[in-house]
Amino acid sequence: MSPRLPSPERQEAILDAALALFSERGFGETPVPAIAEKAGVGAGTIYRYWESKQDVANAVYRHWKGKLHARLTEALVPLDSAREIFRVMWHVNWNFAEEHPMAVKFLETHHHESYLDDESRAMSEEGLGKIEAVVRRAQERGEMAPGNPRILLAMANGAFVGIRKAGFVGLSDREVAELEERVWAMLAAP
Amino acid sequence: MSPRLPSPERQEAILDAALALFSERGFGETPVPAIAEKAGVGAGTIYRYWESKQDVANAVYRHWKGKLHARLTEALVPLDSAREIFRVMWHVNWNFAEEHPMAVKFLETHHHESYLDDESRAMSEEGLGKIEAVVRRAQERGEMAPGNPRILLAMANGAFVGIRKAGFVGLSDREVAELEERVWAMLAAP
Amino acid sequence: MSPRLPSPERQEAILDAALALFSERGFGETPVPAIAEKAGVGAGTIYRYWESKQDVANAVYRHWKGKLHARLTEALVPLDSAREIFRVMWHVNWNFAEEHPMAVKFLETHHHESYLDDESRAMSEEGLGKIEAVVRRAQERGEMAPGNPRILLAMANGAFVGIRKAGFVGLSDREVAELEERVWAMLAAP
Amino acid sequence: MSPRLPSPERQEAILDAALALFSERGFGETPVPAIAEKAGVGAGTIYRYWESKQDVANAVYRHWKGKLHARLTEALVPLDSAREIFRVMWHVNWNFAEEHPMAVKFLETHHHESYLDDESRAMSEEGLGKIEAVVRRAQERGEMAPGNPRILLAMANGAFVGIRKAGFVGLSDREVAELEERVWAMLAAP
DNA sequence: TATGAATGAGCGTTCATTCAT
DNA sequence: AATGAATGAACGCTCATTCAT
Repeated sequence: MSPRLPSPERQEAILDAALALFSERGFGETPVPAIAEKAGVGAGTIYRYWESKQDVANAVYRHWKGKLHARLTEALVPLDSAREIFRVMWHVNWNFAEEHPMAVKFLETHHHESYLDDESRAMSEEGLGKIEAVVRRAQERGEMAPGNPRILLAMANGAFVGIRKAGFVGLSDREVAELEERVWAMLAAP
Repeated sequence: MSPRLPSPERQEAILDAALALFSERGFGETPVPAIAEKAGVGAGTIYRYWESKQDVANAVYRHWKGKLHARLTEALVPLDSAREIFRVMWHVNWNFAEEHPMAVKFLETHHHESYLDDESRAMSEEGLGKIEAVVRRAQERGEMAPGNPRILLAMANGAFVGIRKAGFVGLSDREVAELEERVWAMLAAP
Repeated sequence: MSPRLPSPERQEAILDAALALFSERGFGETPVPAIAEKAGVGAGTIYRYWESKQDVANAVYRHWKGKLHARLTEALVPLDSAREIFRVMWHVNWNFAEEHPMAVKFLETHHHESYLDDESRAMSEEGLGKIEAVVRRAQERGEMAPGNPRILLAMANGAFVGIRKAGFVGLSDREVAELEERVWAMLAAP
Repeated sequence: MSPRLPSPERQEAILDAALALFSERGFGETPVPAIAEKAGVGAGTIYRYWESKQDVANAVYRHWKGKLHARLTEALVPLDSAREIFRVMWHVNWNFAEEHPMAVKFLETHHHESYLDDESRAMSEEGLGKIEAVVRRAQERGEMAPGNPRILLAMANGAFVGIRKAGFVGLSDREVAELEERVWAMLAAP
């Protein structure tokens, strides 16, 4: 076989394999032994790190949700106008999706699945809560369209996801910037 | 038990049951016997109409994709300005989603699943092709923003889906109209 | 394969196979597929009748415990002196064990196992309770040795089980009667 | 963790842990890693002393069978009347069972299990052989009831085991002596 | 034609045993 | 010599599909 990987790399190999298979085939369509094989470990090894297949899916979810959150949080430290904030978020999201297309696909398509546990959902909610506050302030300053901030967020995120799901990846900076402008037109105060 | 249903109603009962279960739990998480029970038929009966569970899923997909297409096609017969066309499409989609929330959820979340066959995908493509042509004309007339029409469609549809997935259903006519206006702002020529 | 057995015979075939394997190898050492194979059914079939391997073991236990109880109850209808009662019980037990050696082995060796549920244990207790009352009355009449009736029963049953476990089966009527007399000597008032 | 035990104590710790788990849960229900954990050693260590789980069970069996035999042999050095011999044996057995309840439970319930090897069975047989000779002599002298000595032994041992299995432990000396007398009544020449 | 009990391949998971450390 | 993480065969169980009725 391959030389034994040290434990943290083993864990990561399993999460990577799980991400690839879950995002491509779906949770219910992915056998645990397939994850093990792709990760280059024995099937039993997975159960040394997580208690169940569900737990693996939650670990994948939290791993990538956490990475994305960290990126966004870093980028937003010096917050400026809503326009600037949105531009930054859009590009962070876009670049993250380009770097980790499977992760983003997984995060989006498994968002509401029944095998995600409360902690995973709380993580998602936490991020949304922070951004909601930003939107609310922008609305108060007349920078963004009025209405339920959550709906605005859902629309913007939906537009982003829609583009990616339709297969438009690897666009030029120019094109990405134009799309960002289009989406901002949806969010901006009329 | 119940009086035997004639064949077409039997089929429909099966598709309804499958829709309910697939959209709520997912394809891989739905046993065929569960569909049969919900439909009030024997498990074997399903295999008289379709060859496999996959085929059932494809039948559900095509059934509802067809219904939605028909509605949109009807509504669009007398075509007018792009603004009007979008308004009509938005409301047809919204109303359809309110009437058949499970169907819309299923169409969206199962759009790219591996168990959908080429015919189902072609159906989706066919509808998109028609609308693409409309967008292209609108762009030529300067009514809509320039750029790849498919991306515009993906963004608009993504925004719609995003709103629904986030749980914003049962909104007032007023609210729905406002959302439509926001989305149009994303599509309109600047 | 073999022609399909009707359902009640299938169930019985499974219970028979389970009895044979559990009594010979033990519960933990018997794979479910082995039961299925011996019974001439598919492994999945077992789960149409019982929810788990544990349930099968309990069904086996109750099946045979019930049969033995029925036999004893029948035989004891016209109860007489304690001496007579014991003689009858001894022979019923002995004959039952000769007819169903695996069943008796199973009942004895699995008596206190952790996979038996409360209902099975209650069944065992119920039988003991009835006999205890008989012993108590015999003690009051001075026919049996004094002391905790449960201990007397445990000793008598233990002696019976000891003989069988040591492999002394197929004895002549004469021998069986002599053993009965020996055991009665242990129980009788001195 | 703890200071490394020298090899013989290590072995004993493993046998103790195995005894506790086998007697409580059964052989098939006891994982080797559970034995290792209870013994405070690594799972692999067990395989330095024994080749398999089966071998561990046999070692446990022989360890305790040997201890019991030794005790009985010591006590019986100056042999006397059969009555006296039985009294001594009964009390040695009883005291041994009170001191090592798990060991006695294990010896009894695992007596005929399929994972015991020939050597273990021979050990059991050897002890029985010696006692059989004693019984035979007692029968010749008219002290004990006639008949197959092995059956008499099986009955006496069975009665003993029956009492213990039924949960009657921790009895007073008086009670134990009375039970001994009852059992002797079964064995004595009429 | 419709049924649903039966099937057995394949699932998620466990655990006796191995072996790199 | 001892460890305990890793292994993968084998477990209990599920379920897509078949087929006797």
